[in-house]
Amino acid sequence: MTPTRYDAPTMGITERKERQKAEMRDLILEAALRIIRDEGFAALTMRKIAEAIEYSPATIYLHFASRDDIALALVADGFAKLVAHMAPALHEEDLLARVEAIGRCYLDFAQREPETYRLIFMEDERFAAPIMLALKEADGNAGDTAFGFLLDTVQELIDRGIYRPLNAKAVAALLWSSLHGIAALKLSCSQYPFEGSILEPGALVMDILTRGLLA
Amino acid sequence: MTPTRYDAPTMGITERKERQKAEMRDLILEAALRIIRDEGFAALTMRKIAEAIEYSPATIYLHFASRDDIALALVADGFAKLVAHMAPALHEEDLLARVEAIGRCYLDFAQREPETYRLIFMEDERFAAPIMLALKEADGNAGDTAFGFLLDTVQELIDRGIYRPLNAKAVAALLWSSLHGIAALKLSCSQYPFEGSILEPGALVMDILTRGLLA
DNA sequence: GTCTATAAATCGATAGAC
DNA sequence: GTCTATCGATTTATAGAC
Repeated sequence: MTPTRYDAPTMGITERKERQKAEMRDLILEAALRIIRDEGFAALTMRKIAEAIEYSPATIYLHFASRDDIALALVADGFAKLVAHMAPALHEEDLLARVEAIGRCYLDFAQREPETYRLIFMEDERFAAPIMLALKEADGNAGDTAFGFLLDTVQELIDRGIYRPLNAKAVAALLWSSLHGIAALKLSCSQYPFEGSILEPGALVMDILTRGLLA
Repeated sequence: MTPTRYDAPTMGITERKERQKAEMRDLILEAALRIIRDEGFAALTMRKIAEAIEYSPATIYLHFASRDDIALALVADGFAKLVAHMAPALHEEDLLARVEAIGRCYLDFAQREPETYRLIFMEDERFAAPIMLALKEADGNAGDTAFGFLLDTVQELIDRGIYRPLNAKAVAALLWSSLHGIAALKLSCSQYPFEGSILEPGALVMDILTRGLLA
């Protein structure tokens, strides 16, 4: 309760502690993502994370309440990464080029961050569902989420008579699922007959679909 | 070693034993599939299977060497089910109608046997990969597997000038991945914006793709 | 903050009685 | 053929020392 001359330095200590806490959080999440990539989601255990970051398992519980809590954080961070990865497509003025860019950015994310993509769209939806729902409900103009952005673009293409007069939501879902099919098969089916980058089959499917969608 | 008068009845006993063994095998696999459907593949344990069939865990090991062995059998049986489910499409004479029927049968299987579809195309490929590989290598005329049948049909459509002159394998893969995208999102993403049967978005995507593929 | 130690639960698989 | 009993390993999560 007695006033001290060290008020200012104390503020600096608080900030340093917060910074260190955030660093530890990132350290844990990065290690978790590495384990998922190498051994799959089922192999993600607190002990393995602890070993990877060279701390005891108990320490992790100072930053995350449970294993599920870590998975939830990975999904939330992953979603932010996906939205950030779509940024280049946002600035594309030409509508047809924008749809093409959306597809390319989406598949590029899937193959650059396969663990994250798996976690969001292919794994136990127990973690992804609440986060997708929260993002959707927070999205007033329906354009901040990745799907909302695609939907708006498709709607405009239809309104301008460039696409045939189909249901915009159905068309957006169709584009999404076609891209997801490529990403998902590449990530979990060794018999998928494309060897290299999925951008190649991605461009093909976008081309064929566009031909079928044009008025 | 001494001959007996009961040779014939003994044969009947052997057959009954084989029949009972096969019944027990089916009982175990059906219970396993039910558990996977209700709780996911990770929740499949020997103890849960034992409880479901009302036998002790030890009994299961008389029919299967391990948990992995059960998963492998489920995938093998599941593949046979898928191929059998595609039969109606096989008899379709018109090539375009056949492609459409292949897509419809494929998605119908995915939504009628979601656990099996998951296990084959969406889960740990450790079990599916060896079986898909064995089927592929045993397939001399490349038409017995589901994908081989689709590939042959696409090749014929291109040869006859109905489809544009594209690479048949790429087109077959494109059709497959587009259908898989619908099935996979429906099975593991609660935000996929189609409520009812996936045959509806399936028909739409096949229609758009066909328009884009026609010469 | 970070650790050691451990509780409590659950798993696959097996040995041996009957 | 089926069971009981159990081994041994692995897990999450926590309590308490420092």
